[in-house]
Amino acid sequence: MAGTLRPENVGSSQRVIGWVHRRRNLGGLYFLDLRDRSGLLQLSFGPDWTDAASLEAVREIGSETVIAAEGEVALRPDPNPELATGSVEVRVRTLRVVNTALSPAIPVYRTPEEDSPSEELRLRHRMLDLRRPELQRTLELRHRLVLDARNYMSARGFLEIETPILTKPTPEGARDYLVPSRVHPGEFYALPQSPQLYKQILMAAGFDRYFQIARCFRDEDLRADRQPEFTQIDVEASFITPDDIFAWMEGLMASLAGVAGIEARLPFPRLTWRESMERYGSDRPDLRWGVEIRDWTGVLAGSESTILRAAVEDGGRIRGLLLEGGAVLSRREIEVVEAQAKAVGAPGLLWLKSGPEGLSGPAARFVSEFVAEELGIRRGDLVLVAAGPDRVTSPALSAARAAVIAALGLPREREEAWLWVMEFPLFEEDAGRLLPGHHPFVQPHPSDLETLDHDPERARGLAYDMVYNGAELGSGSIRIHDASLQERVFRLLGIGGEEVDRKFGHLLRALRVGAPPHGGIALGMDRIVKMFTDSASLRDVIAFPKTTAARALFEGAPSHVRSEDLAELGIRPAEE
RNA sequence: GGGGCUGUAGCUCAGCUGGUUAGAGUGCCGGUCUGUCACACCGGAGGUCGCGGGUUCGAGUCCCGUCAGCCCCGCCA
Repeated sequence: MAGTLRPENVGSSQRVIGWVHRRRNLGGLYFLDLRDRSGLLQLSFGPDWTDAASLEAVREIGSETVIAAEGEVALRPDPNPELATGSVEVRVRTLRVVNTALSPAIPVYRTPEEDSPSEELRLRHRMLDLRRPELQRTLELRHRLVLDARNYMSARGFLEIETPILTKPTPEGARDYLVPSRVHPGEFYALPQSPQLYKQILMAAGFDRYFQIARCFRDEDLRADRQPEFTQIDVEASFITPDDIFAWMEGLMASLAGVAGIEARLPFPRLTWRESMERYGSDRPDLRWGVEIRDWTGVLAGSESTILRAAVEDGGRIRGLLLEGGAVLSRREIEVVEAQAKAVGAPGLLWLKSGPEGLSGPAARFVSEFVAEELGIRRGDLVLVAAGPDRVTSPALSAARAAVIAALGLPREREEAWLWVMEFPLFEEDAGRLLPGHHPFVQPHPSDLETLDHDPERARGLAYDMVYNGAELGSGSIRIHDASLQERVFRLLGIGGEEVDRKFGHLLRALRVGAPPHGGIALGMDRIVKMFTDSASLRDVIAFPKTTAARALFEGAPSHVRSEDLAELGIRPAEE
């Protein structure tokens, strides 16, 4: 391999093959950087050591052409410390052009100052973009992570079992990708949103430790951290508690982090969902910074602000953030932070700076020096205040927390912040209707079983998320293994009678024939690679990703099909 | 479904309040050059200004629509 040659190879004859990365033509001498997966290697060509035909050939060679060269490894008079092979070169005797390349539509080589070509072009010419060392390294790391995950799980007795890609549509949750059946016109398969039900049925079947590197599909609108098809490390086990899952997954993450050269201190800290929302306003707080939300209802409820008083009278609370030294932010900078809170639905933030001339800002009118002291404000501090129900203030303060940390450029208190968030609410309410907080198979918390029917909104589930640096890397739960409890939960969700049978009959049949207690988790493989490589987008960790409109630009999917093909599937396009 | 940003040479970008031959860097083509490594130097070609419509004497520039890419809200059990 070209990138592996070192001074100890000097004097040996080598044959190397790869791509023309860059070429330098000095008239009589030519230098050419050869690239393969292992790295770059300089080839030199000159009349004293290169045959005439090869010298002629190198004159005309273009970048990205595939060449084979043969010659002697020699020390370079002037080494290049930026290359691993920088102290040697191959002095080429003969050169063979293996396959000429058209001038590339986007450059593979870029100078450090040069901006990337647009994402659109990078995706359209994916084979060129993937030649870049960064993406080569990322995909190699991804391979090593997946391999490590398989070895880790296998070593602990977990069996990798494949589950169907053509499955039954899921009634709730994300939109399914549907696949028409030719044999049964008018009927459809769905691509799996996850192997959730299959892995539970595998538990019922007695495969007490299962895992799978599973492809999942969800037809929802996309984001930088969301792709329509993505990969999960899917795990399920029988006769276990959440602690078993935590221990296995902490070990797995420590092992994966080790592969990526990242620290994972065990055990991961744990927060209940309630506590996480209280202290950080989010179910996936970024604990690289310690800033916490405070409850100032007691101190500020009696203030002269009608906004604050009204919020409390309506049953809300007054909560906020205290940023030491935050008064350096200008009004304009604080308004940018406030905009982030507004973007998630807050009417606004009240704020207060404690400067050399005393208190200033919109909240200064009703906060006396005395109250400021009670809040713990000192000279140079900034306070951001939100008032209202928790469902408004929590997201607002979470967004404001991230924005103000960024605005102040606060130093991280740790580089790697791992976390379990547990005891998620079993249900969430939407327009008077109960929806599953996670999915409908989560085991209710044992302490909440009795009150489940008359106070379902307060019920907690044995569900947990793994969080790393503010990103949700995985999510799981202990599942319901008792058919009658499962039916109770379906009833609370408004799924009853014949509908249960039609949608979940296969699950209930499995639970009724001796299903063991079981639970599991699914980790987002793509997100793990994204976080470990500090990539800006999931598109940078997937070989062939889709655009935000779910298009594949390289091959051009989705695409129209012939009407005969549709007719065979019993499908008629809707009239425009 | 909603909001925002972007679209000008192969690529990355500039183009002020509308004004006559739309520029730069890089890549590409040709030439000079024997130790370069972002080689250097000289010369050249290369543009439906995303697309459609409108306003105007005149549109890359203003307006409307549309397509594409990106970011966010909703959505993602």
